[in-house]
Amino acid sequence: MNVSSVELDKVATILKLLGDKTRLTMVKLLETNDCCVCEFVEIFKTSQPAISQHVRKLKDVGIVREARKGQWVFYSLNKQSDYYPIIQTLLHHLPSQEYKLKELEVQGLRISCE
Amino acid sequence: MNVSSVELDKVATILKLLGDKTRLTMVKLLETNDCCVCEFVEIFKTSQPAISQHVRKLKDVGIVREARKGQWVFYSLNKQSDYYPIIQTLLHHLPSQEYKLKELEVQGLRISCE
DNA sequence: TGAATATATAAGTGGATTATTATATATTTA
DNA sequence: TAAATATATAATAATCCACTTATATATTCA
Repeated sequence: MNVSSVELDKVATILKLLGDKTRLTMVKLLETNDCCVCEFVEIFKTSQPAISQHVRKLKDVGIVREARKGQWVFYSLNKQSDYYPIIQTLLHHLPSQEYKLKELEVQGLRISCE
Repeated sequence: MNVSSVELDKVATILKLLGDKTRLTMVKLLETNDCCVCEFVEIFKTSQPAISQHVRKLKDVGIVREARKGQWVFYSLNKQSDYYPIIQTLLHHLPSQEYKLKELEVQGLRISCE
């Protein structure tokens, strides 16, 4: 009847977290690209602490993982999360937000660590 | 790349609404059964105004529809909503809540209008 | 029609959420 | 090692949200 079902309370918590335009866009971006905090700051035209607090919430519930790479901290979707399947299907219903990263590239603000 | 995609802002609004245990359970119940307010009051052990306010929010964004049947007002999932596809896939990840209705039946509190 | 039942709405309150400002920590580079 | 850069954390203020209480509206039934 259902896919791998997750406790309803926990799903409600996840949906509340994703029920924020900034965080939902972040997660959609992370679907296809790892990003660092300073990129998010540029993309969302918000303060650095605000971004830091958003990613922290996503990290606290295990939706994203962080990895320091030199001076930057990169965030990525945690594909091992119990919530990954549900998030994945959710994201399929959203339009791509990659144009936001394209804009960064044009401005030379995209961070890459290879 | 995606199913019928809906504007991200609007999805965020929907997810915020569903990011509440009570409303998420309501919608899961409505997936398989129409329900009236007094049933929800019993199920959630909450005040009638609280329930009324929850269903109103769901109605305001078009997720549910209401239909008066005599003294009762029944709510149902609006399958014509732009958000129905995304909600449907979401609900597939949730465990059935029908046992809550079963409990009502046992107590003789289930409302039926046929 | 009046009482009982079901639901909606309005106002108010407490708790949660988000952003800001200020500051701390970590890393790189000169 | 000091300055610059990137990020995190803490405290606070403003806004938002969910519940409660009180009341209004709608329907049924005696």
